[in-house]
Amino acid sequence: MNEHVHEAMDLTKNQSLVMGALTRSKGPLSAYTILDQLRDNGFRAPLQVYRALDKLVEFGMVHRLESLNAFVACSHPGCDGDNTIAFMICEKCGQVNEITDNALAKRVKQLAGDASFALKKTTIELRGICRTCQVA
Amino acid sequence: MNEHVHEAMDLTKNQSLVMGALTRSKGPLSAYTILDQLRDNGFRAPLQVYRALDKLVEFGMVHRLESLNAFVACSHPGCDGDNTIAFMICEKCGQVNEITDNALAKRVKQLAGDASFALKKTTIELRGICRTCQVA
DNA sequence: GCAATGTTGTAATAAGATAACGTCACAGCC
DNA sequence: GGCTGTGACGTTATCTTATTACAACATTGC
Repeated sequence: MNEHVHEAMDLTKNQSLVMGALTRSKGPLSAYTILDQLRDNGFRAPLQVYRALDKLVEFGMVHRLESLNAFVACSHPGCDGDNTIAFMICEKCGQVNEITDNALAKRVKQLAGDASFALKKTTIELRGICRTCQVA
Repeated sequence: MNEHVHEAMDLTKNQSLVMGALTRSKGPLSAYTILDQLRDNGFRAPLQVYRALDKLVEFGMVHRLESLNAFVACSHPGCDGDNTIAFMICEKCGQVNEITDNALAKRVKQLAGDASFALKKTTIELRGICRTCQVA
């Protein structure tokens, strides 16, 4: 059904519901939007969503977009190995593009290394207008 | 008194109060922390802080740290010309280091260009442990 | 059985941000 | 002067985002 590598992990009921909502949606969702979408599935409180999201992020199946306070399903099977991911976020259509660029990641690590900074997580988010929205 | 280039602009009373709070503090502050610090100066509502912050960010004198929901005074006089700034944020001591790296900025622009993405703003935030906190 | 651990549910609340309203000061113009 | 536009300011209420605290239940290992 879904070839996504991450899907192989076995998730709890709440986790798969949240994951399902995110994969169905083609863009990022806020925790509260997810909550609303899952009310029919028995979700009542934000915490149910946040708990599931925490785990999914930990598994590398979901990314958090800091500049949007929203979450998006990972679109690269192998991304969990590399925590240097960049996102291009279109401010018009809301679409998010996940990119892993080696040169970028390398430069970031270099900078951290130069400062003897023990890098744990990198957030790179590009805001702008995507190609298709520009012509329109 | 203060050589910082940005200080040359003339700010409104509220803007200078907020700017003052941020420059006094050696780390990032949340909007509500600023509010509390300025109660004695007549601040009563969050909006007073947010309005000032909006302007200060627009002027390039203050940066917003998306991954912290906090704000920090700009430490580079010339940063307003280049909106590709990176931050190294120590999760232990809370200190923030502002870095402008040409190679990094160039790569980001390259990626955006390759995708015909009209880049407006770039957020780069490195989370980890700074050198001094590692030895401690 | 029993402790340890982990998931779930629920309520309450904290923290972050904005909307909507009205007022005031000032510059530009007739 | 009188008019108008603009921008800062103040206040209240509200909205969105996230966490704390507590109790119940299931599963595993001893």
